[in-house]
Amino acid sequence: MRKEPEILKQSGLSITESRTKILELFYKNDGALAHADIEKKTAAAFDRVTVYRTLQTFVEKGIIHQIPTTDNSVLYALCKHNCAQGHHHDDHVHFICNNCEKTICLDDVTVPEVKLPKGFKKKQSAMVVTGVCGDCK
Amino acid sequence: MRKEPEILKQSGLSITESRTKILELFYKNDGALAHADIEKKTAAAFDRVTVYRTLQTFVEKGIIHQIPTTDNSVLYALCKHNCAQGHHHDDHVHFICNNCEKTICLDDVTVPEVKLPKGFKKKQSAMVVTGVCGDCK
DNA sequence: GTAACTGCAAAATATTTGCATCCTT
DNA sequence: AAGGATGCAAATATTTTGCAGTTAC
Repeated sequence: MRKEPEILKQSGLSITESRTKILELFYKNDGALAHADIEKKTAAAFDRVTVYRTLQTFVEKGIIHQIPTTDNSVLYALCKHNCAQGHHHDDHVHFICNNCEKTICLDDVTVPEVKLPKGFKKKQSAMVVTGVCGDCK
Repeated sequence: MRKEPEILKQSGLSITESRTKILELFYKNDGALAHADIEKKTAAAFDRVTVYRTLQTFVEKGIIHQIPTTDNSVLYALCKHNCAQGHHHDDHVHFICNNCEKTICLDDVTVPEVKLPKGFKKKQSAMVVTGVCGDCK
């Protein structure tokens, strides 16, 4: 069985064309994708609403995760480290290249721990680094 | 002279009511503010467009900075460490409380350095921690 | 066959732009 | 007085919701 349907099945989702194709996009793409990217890359083959709902479902099932950004957009990327539903290991650093505009998951770079002030309790942490990536330097 | 007009003057901006009031809001508020918060807290005294333009201007002048979030919203907070235009020292960790929903600048917690893969060059980095804050624990 | 998924329409929300008027300096 | 800032109108973009028809299992 191909990779994409297999993942959908494991997550308890029905295997549909839109889900398979969108998931495939994430595998083919090395960086993160925004909603608008997906519309472009699928040539609007699916309804805009379907794309919204698919992304939302994928996040809920832990197939992809959201990446924080400072402009008001949301970027999505694959969860590489076997994220199970409710057990995200989305603990790697994200890199946004100012040159090629790609957002890359640095899967091998773990978000370092920080010492929080008294009384604060950490649940999750995320880190975004901007600069120039390996391809653009 | 009051604090707010003084800051506007230093940044080379004309001192207007909307700018003074919005800046005052940031000083009175301990957490970060979203565009919608500002509209609410000013009781829509200013045009929505003015708020957009004011926030944009403040970011450009280094008076406030944007905080990365995973939902598609932008949060703004004061730059505490004398950010000059183009010389941001927005290097502190941001904390989002899952209980009171406030976003707090941990001015004393610096974003730690991370070792990037070969060829990557860092320009800026941001870190967001979620959990429970000191007031809610 | 049934539950889940999709597409369409439409509503709600958010953001941007142009321009005339007003305010700060 | 002049340039910048604001408000209004309107265009544009983004996201959400309801529902009927379709598809996966």
